[in-house]
Amino acid sequence: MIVGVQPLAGFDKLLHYKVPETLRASIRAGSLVRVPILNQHKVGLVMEVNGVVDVPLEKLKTVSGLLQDYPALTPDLLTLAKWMHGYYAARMESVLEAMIPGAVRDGTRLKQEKYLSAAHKPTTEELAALRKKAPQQSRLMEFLAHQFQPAKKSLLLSRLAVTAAVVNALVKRGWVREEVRHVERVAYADQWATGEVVATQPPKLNEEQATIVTSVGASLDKGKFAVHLLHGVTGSGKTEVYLHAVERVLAAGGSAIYLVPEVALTPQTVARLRGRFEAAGHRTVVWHSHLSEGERLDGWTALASGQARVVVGARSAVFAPVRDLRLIVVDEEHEPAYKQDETPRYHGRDVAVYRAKLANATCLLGSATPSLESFSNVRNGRYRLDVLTKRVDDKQLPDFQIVDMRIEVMRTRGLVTLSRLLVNHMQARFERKEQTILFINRRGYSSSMQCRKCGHVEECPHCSVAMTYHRADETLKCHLCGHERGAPAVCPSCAAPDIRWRGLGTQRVEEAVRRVLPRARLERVDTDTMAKRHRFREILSDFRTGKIDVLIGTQMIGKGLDFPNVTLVGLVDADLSMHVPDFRANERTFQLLVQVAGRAGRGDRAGEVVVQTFTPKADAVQFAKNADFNGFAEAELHVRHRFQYPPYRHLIHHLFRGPNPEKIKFFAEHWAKEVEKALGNTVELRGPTPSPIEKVKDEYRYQIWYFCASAAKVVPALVKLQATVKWPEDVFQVLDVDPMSLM
DNA sequence: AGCACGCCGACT
DNA sequence: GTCGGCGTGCTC
Repeated sequence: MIVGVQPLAGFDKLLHYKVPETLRASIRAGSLVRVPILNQHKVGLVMEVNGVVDVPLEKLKTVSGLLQDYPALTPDLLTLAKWMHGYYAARMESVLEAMIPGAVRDGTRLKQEKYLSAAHKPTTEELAALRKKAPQQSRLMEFLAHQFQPAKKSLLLSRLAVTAAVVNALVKRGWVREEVRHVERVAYADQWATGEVVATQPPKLNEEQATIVTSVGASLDKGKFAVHLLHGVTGSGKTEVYLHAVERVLAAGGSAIYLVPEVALTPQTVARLRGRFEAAGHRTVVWHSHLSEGERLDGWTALASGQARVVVGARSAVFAPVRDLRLIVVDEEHEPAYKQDETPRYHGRDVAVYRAKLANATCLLGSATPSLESFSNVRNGRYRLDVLTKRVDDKQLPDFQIVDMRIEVMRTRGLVTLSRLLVNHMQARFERKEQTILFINRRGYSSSMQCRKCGHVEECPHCSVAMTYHRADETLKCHLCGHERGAPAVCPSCAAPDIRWRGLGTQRVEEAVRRVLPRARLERVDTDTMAKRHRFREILSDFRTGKIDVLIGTQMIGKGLDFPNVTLVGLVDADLSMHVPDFRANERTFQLLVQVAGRAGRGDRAGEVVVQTFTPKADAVQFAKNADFNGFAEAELHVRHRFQYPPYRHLIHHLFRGPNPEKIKFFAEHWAKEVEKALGNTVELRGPTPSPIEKVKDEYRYQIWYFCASAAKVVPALVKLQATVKWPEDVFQVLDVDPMSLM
């Protein structure tokens, strides 16, 4: 018996070993083993049994031990690991480390980092001598001499482009000190373990909920892979649907994974879920990043052994070693928190979908504001859409009203910040002692150019993305393909003069509000305010308690905030956010607006949302036409479509070992071919366009960009191939890719 | 990640 | 000739 083992030893290569007689019965694919490598022993994972061996058989050594007598990875997880390795271009070793908790890997590789510092301050003569004899060492020495703190070895090596041999020589000489630091995760006290478990009585489902429970139940019973997207307005009782699905799976003897974004994993949520499952006699494992090693091991073994069949947890809970997986719930599926921002840079939601496919399970994605890629998959027929339109508390959805700002401009013959309608509404609220939120979108830095008379926006002829105005040299640039030209003096569409403006500051809005509501108490929430953290909290608390009448803010006022007395939400400048050449930014804007708007209104009366725009027919406000949240979905698809990121592989980031332009080129060419296949039409690869080296925190980065543009005008396709090279450290960026498109 | 190996320029 | 510096390639 011969096994292929992926050692957890710092390199990505499958090594083959013979298996001793004593271990033959218990070793399987997915088992953790101890293997000899050169003169040391390392832990490794058995990737295959009796596979093809490419070295002479007499070279094989023997497996020296087995860590557990059951495999650490179930077959579906093993396949998932291989998929992630290729899909996220992450090293196999790092994928395995993400999937198997350190405690299970026997604590062998307590994460350790090496640091270097100067142990000797060389004189100028010594340095000069060194520079002549050993230039590499002198560079390193000079760098270290200027550091106040020990520098991380791995980072230093690649930044200065020197090898470990250089360091060793200096250490031997006694000029450099090398120290090892163990990175220990802080184990928080588990506030959830002690928290009281409340057994909640399942509320009665309304008709909509019941229909969806049946629909999801049908998928579960079939035992085939299916994805349901549950699109439910705020407060429509999505959780109850999840709970029913999980309970059904548990009752049938299967296992379920319930994913929640880390921030949403509060003691209350956990207590509620636990209460429900444990009342029915099911042990529930809670999984999040603040668990101690011991707690992690306990939870993991409970799941692996089948003692527990439900896990509620954050992102990494997708890797729970459950047996007989039948359901994965992904709550708030649009949340960016599902992305892991260190290697392996995976997306929890996408991995959930793929794992469900491998396990022939049902995946239930839910959100009030689903992501574009999920909508797109509904449209493609790959996901099934279930909609909850009614709130369980019967609170009414807000009314949307669109204001055409071009008319406002003509009416007042001048600068307008707030429309008459919005002002009237605000004044009425003030008299009734109700509150208003004014939402300003300033996402991004870039300003597009828009005619305030006719609403015309200058777009890139290749990319149909608004061009960015650069004041310094009076030019318009496309941030996608780099197309550049002089900024026009008059509107190219209606010849109106002076179109060179865009963007509203919070201050200007504040002034405008003061003019129309001189006695109102107002506050601004923007990045300036955010700088002082307690100030931000203070403002929110004042707003909640009614000490503030009007809150003017940018992005951050949306999230999870509940203001019971807000009955009006104004989107001051709907256009701006729509012309930022990044669909992800547009998506966020919509989501924020819906979140804020969804909370507008009181029990007795629907709230109102006023959207001010210069382009009332634009996608930006399409959703409001239907005056409900279903229109929102349509609007999102419009945006998607408009930007034409073809197979939804909008950003392809890759990681390279060191700044290696050749490799980047190779990948760019590879992806260009993929895009060509997906589009069925010829694609031209342009580039490279290296960016200047920029300093980010204490690291230097540069990017090399390639663009694919389709030659045929029919599909104005454009894919941005961006290779981000955190120079010189290795970086793989998140692949913002839709997993379904690769199945 | 470590570690051996081998190439290359420098120098008693 | 030898020695140290430094990059490369291998680990079953």
